Amino acid sequence: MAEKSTYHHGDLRRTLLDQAAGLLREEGEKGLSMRALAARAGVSRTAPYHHFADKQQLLCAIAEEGFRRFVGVLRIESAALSEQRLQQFVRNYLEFAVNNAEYYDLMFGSQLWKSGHISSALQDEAHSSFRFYVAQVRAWQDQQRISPTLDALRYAQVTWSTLHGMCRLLIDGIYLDTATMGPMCDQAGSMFWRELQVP
Amino acid sequence: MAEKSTYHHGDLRRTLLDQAAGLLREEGEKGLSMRALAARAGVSRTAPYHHFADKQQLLCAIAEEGFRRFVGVLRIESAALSEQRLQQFVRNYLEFAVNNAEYYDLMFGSQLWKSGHISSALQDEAHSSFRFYVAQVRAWQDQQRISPTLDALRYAQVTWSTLHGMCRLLIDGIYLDTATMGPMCDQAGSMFWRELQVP
DNA sequence: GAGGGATTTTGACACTGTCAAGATTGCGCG
DNA sequence: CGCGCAATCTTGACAGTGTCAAAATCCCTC
Repeated sequence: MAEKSTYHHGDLRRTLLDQAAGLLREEGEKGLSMRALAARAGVSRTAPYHHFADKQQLLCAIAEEGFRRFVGVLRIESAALSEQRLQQFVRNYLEFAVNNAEYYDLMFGSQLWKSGHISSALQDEAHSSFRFYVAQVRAWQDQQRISPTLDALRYAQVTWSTLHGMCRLLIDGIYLDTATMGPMCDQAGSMFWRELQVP
Repeated sequence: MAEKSTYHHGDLRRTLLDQAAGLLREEGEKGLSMRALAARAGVSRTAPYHHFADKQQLLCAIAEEGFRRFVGVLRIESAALSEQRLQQFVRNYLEFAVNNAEYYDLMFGSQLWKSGHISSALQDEAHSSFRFYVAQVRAWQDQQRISPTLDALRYAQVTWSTLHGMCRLLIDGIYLDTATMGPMCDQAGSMFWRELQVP
């Protein structure tokens, strides 16, 4: 099944997803064209259209894979929640984004979200990630001595914004660079922690 | 000078910048093509290329105008700095971004920053904005009873990230929406404030 | 008035996403 | 076993994109 004769690829969909991610990583967003992708997969220009309705759907599928890899980054052990643990959490989030920038760009980029043609599967995946995070904050409130007056949703929105903003500025090379990631993560984690300790 | 005969436009550069921003606002990023822009300016396809080397330079010029409008949003009266004032500052930043999303997308978007062909004028404008913000934080430290151990640069990086992250999530319609902007701004401003009060 | 530099146009090229029609194949049902 | 159908892949085509080169047109200065 490895070396197929010619006509039928056998596992084109899988190949397309992998090669597309590779192209994105190596050549950047501009480098990923349907035609280049098809060529790289050793197939003709329009073959991909039998597996994805259009380019947007291809990108949505890649983003979904991104979210699947993303799972695990968000989870924080709430037993013995501490400042250090929060700082580590920030580090994990940023490291994922920086090391998987092709995926992160699709998962949280305007390209898909502002297009209006985002797949509902992707939307579900994204929203459930955020809901998971909010639920986790609520769990902290129950288990730890954390200000019960804190609005978990607002806190989640603002802290996620901080994480997302740092990732964007890092990936795009604006204001932040990876050389100072450590101290920045500590600062962010400290702020997250401090807000939880408010009486 | 208003109604020119035909051939020479007279003020094409200015017209292009305005019409480009209009196109962006009305049709979105996809809607802004050099050809559509030329048509809208009532001129032939390649005329714009005598005022901007290529599309990137056009976008850079628009982004520069964005930064010029942006000036003033960053300034915070440090006399009587307060939690409310910080919250208002957050509100101002977000309102600018949301109300001028076409500009904000260019000013802080990957489109220009990741291209490698960003104009140095734009880069200067952007960096000086950030330096201004950092200097402002340092001024607070001098004038108010604010923790002198706070690293102003780190604080500036993290708070700017929060602002930028909120803007991105708002503009792209991920997780945040404008209906809850008020409480979110308050939450962010409170966190900013609290970090300044650390002994 | 003539010339020159700025400005605009027309023509062309390589590239993009995507549709329609045909070619080729593998699989299920008889 | 074999036949037909559906899935898969290809070729051809079209409109649209950014941008270059050469030609046309204009305005301004001497």
